[in-house]
Amino acid sequence: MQEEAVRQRLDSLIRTSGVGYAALSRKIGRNAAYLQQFIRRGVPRRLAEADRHILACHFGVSEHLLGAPAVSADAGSSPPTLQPQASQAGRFILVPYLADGKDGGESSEALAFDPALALPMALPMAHPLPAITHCDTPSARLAAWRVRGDGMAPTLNDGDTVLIQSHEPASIGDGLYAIRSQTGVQVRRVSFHPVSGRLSIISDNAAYPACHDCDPESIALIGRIIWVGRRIA
Amino acid sequence: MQEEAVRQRLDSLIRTSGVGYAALSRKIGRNAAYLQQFIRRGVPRRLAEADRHILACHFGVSEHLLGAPAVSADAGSSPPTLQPQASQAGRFILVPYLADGKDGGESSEALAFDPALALPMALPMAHPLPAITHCDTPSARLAAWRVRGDGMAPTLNDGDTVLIQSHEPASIGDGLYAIRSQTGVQVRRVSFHPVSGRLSIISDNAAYPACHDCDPESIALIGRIIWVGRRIA
DNA sequence: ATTTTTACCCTAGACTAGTAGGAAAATAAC
DNA sequence: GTTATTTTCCTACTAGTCTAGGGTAAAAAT
Repeated sequence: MQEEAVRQRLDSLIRTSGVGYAALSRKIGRNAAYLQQFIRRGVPRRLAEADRHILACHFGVSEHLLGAPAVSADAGSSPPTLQPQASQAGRFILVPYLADGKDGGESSEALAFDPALALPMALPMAHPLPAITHCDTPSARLAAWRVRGDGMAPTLNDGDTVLIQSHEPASIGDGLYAIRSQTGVQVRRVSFHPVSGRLSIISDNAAYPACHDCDPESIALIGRIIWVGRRIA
Repeated sequence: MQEEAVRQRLDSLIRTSGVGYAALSRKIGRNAAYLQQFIRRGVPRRLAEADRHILACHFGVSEHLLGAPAVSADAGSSPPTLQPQASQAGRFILVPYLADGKDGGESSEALAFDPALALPMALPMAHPLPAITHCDTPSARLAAWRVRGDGMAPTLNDGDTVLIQSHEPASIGDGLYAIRSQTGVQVRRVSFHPVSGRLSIISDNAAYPACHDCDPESIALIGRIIWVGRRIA
């Protein structure tokens, strides 16, 4: 089954990291021979949840790679009761949050993600998002961000969570976009001038100035805002 | 430690649900005596991850209540990579959607839930919802609903997903509420008259009439709208 | 340079924890 | 009342965890 794949994967991670079995075993709070035993003898058959978590963090990989169960819980066909059930609850992906731009300011090309946060997005919503259903690597196409400030109020308020979908450069159309800026990520309404090809960057909050006639080459568009979640009370 | 609290909590959930130990043990794929053994004898000391997940979904509660490790992941100081990580994935609850009212019209007392849909809500969002973290039985406290119609536009638009939190009758304050109606669930702005104690039921869309001076006893308030998710593009 | 020490990998075995099933008692359903 | 199911308790078996010890390579000491 997959158990051996997990062991080989962990073995590979350990060998390329320069840390040894024994030190890492002690790091997860086990005896010195623990991981060698897991990898070589398959005992235990699966890593304990807490161990797996520490190891995933240590190596900076997804827990799935170390055997975390896939999120698919089709738990039977019991009739509906007053108690809510979640029998079809397993179809969703986890969208990582963009990291604060102050951290990733060095590289203007790579997006940095915050390893501490993830936004679960349900797939079987009444109207699935097309990009999700057709994307081979949804994690490379979607990111979450928490709006800061009132620049886009009332459309997007401070604290709202937005879902950003990356786009092809040729497919820019009018809409809300996440833009890389020196202070991190800004969300603005972008309009594409049909003749000049220049962009207008607009705040929905009229108290903030718009920027018209911008050179598209000088704007680092991250992606388009396709969804927003907001707390009401 | 906390292990006994988990067992007592699970015991309480089982006893109030009307399902027995044996049936639930079989549901998680264990022998009939498994959960009785866990609760009574503390063997195993912790529920297996997969078991815990099924039980949490069954009861509609957070996995934290059943012993999931707390989200404290400063485990190591590996440098951030470009690849998004899901090391904090998994800390969320599944909120069931209310069923279409046409199905549950018989009983005016019990809420019916749609077993086919669930809304994952992340716990470690930047601003966690307090009710989730403090609720003993969140399944009785949270439900999702997809808004239909433009009665509450522009606050809530057709197709928006809302999160409904149940309330104590004595704690009604002004706000958006989900209301049981003959056509299912309606979302309205409710105002509580401070002197007469009567309610006003208002549509944010001025094209729809408001209903003032309503008898609170004749209004079936499901709960308060605390969050909304909306598709933008 | 050599020798000693340290740390690691590996293995076998002992000990502990987990899992399941069966019998008896209790409860629920008819 | 009888029958079926669940709960409770006990026991055997399996899996998990750890320790002790051997061998080896690398680091430290001389």
